[in-house]
Amino acid sequence: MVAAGDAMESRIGRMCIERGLKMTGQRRVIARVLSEAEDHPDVEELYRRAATLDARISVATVYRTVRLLEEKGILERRDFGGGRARYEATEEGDHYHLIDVDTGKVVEFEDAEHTALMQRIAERLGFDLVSHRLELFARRKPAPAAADGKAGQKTAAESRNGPRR
Amino acid sequence: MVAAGDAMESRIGRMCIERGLKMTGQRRVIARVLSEAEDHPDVEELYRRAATLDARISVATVYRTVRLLEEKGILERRDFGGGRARYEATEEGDHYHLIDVDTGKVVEFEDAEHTALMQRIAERLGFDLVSHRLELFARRKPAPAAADGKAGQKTAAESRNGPRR
DNA sequence: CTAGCTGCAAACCTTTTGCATGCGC
DNA sequence: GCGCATGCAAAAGGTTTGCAGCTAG
Repeated sequence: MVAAGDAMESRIGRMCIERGLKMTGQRRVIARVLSEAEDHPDVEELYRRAATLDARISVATVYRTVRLLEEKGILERRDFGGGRARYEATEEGDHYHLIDVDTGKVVEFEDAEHTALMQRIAERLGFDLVSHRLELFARRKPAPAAADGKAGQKTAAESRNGPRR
Repeated sequence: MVAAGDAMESRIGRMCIERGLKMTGQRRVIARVLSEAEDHPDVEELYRRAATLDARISVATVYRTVRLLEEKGILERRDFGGGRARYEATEEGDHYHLIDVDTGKVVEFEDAEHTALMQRIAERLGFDLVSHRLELFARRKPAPAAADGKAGQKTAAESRNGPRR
């Protein structure tokens, strides 16, 4: 009975409609979960959240939906190590991620200087930049007084997996 | 009866000995394959190359060895998308990778400016940088007039997991 | 001699897929 | 009504692991 068609749609739900996707109940729920997410959930987490809103959703559907939305440019897949892909809504402008190696928390940041630098580097090598990936793995700075010494290693330290698993 | 003990060892084989690893026939072969590799082979490729030199090696051993060497800091694992981990010997100084999205070929490059920038960014966010990851996905710049039509064929199927657009 | 390797195959995990049924447009 | 979407479960990769036998040191 609601007159305003998309009024009840979530932000991502509206994007789906814009691109002519058929809006099933499941998709609506998944779209809403994604719209409300402020982190970078993996498929299992999305499934958990979606199942809370509507129990008749299967993981397979989450996988299929997430893949579809990625193809449509609505979502972006991330791989922060740990074996599972994580997703976030596509946003304006480039932003990158810093992963706290102790807590697994993700901090987003922007840096125009870096973006421009990438362009220049690709250029220098004779390529046109298509996309790029940048992730920082770091540890919260300890209080100025005490200096703990543990962050000397290179990549191998946390490349295995985060604090999970 | 060669006098110089490690003389016949490959570079990585020597590193294994330095760290006190037991040198079995399999490890010697794998170490040699790794030492001679100038690319970034995945486990299956390592297995293939190793099997050529000595048929009695199993994939399980390659996985186990590669994991061990990573823990010892001799190897570094890379994930260029495509679902399989790829390895390369740890080297001096930071270097990054540019992946040709058409051929899957990997070009290495260095950039001190970038490394310093990462440090500064982490700092700005209140973190100590532990490590970082940077990959460029790019396409060879079309030559103005030359007919440089050379297409790779073996690694073409690498887009399964990569950042696509 | 013994701690640690290895091969084999089964187990694991995440993601994909075949099929029959259901539902949006 | 048609055709795409979904559920379920099985399949598919890539990687790990339990176990019994073998080997480097």
